[in-house]
Amino acid sequence: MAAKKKINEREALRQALHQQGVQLTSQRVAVFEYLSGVEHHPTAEEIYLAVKPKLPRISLATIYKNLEALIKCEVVSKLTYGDAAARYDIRTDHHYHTRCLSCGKVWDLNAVEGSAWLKQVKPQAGFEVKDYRLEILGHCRDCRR
Amino acid sequence: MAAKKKINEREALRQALHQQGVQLTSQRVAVFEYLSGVEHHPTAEEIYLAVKPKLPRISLATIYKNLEALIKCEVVSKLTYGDAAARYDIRTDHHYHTRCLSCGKVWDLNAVEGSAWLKQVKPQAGFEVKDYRLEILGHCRDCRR
DNA sequence: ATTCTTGCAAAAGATTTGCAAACAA
DNA sequence: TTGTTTGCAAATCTTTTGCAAGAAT
Repeated sequence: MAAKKKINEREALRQALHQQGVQLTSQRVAVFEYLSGVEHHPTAEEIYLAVKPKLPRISLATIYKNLEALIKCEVVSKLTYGDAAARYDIRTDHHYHTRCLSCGKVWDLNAVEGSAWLKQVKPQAGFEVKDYRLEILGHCRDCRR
Repeated sequence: MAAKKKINEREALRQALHQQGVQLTSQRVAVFEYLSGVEHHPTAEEIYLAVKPKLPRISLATIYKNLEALIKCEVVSKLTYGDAAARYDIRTDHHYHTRCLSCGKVWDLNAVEGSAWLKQVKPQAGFEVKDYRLEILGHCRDCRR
């Protein structure tokens, strides 16, 4: 049952990648599966360390290359933060995030309703709006002890 | 009149810096004045290039050090973006920004009313909210030709 | 067989740091 | 005078790139 589901997921992944001429490799699958299984949005370094036990010869450069490949295939999205390393999210639909100011971890912010409010916020004249970014900053449960 | 105002501004700056044991130097003043006079929020590099004609021997490291000093004195705030260099803002009150996806420039987003809506957005359990970050992303007038 | 991918090391861009000389108070 | 700051160069951190060897289809 669980095994069958995994096989189906892998097939779906193969197809998404194939459309962009991207191959399915063990390194790629490992990155994808790790991202699918964590509740927060890890950095490239975290992914690297998590995947290394299974694939001891993998390099950090490969992690970065694979993340870019997965982004190209619209399977993963990249969240950027100036202070620190970028983070990677298995979701690609439009949504917002919560970020911990202590540990830097990032989570999805679910159930944001009424964001129609956002659309009525007006930028300067001549500015063409393409997207909104909303983040709640604070301290996560773990960091508060 | 304008000269008198500038002297008063400089005195106010001196006092703000003095409270933190920070001295008033020509380099510091140049960074502060450049930041006060631009409508967008420049990077350290932009400030460096803008200030260099007046102070040809200034170095980029000094710009960074001075920006940190001004931030410590709560006279400047830092806006961070993962893709690119950080940007510096002469405003230190809580407000939001517009950012151009083409050129990377950042402006203040004025008159954000109704942000009470933000306060009702609920993060995950156990998360202590400290701040909100809202950005409108798009293309600025100049980049649209 | 051909194209794509890996792993390594080196490069790149932004920012920080160590230190001796110069400056502000 | 005393502590702070400057300018330079070197170091740091994250991310990207070049390339020869290896893997996927």
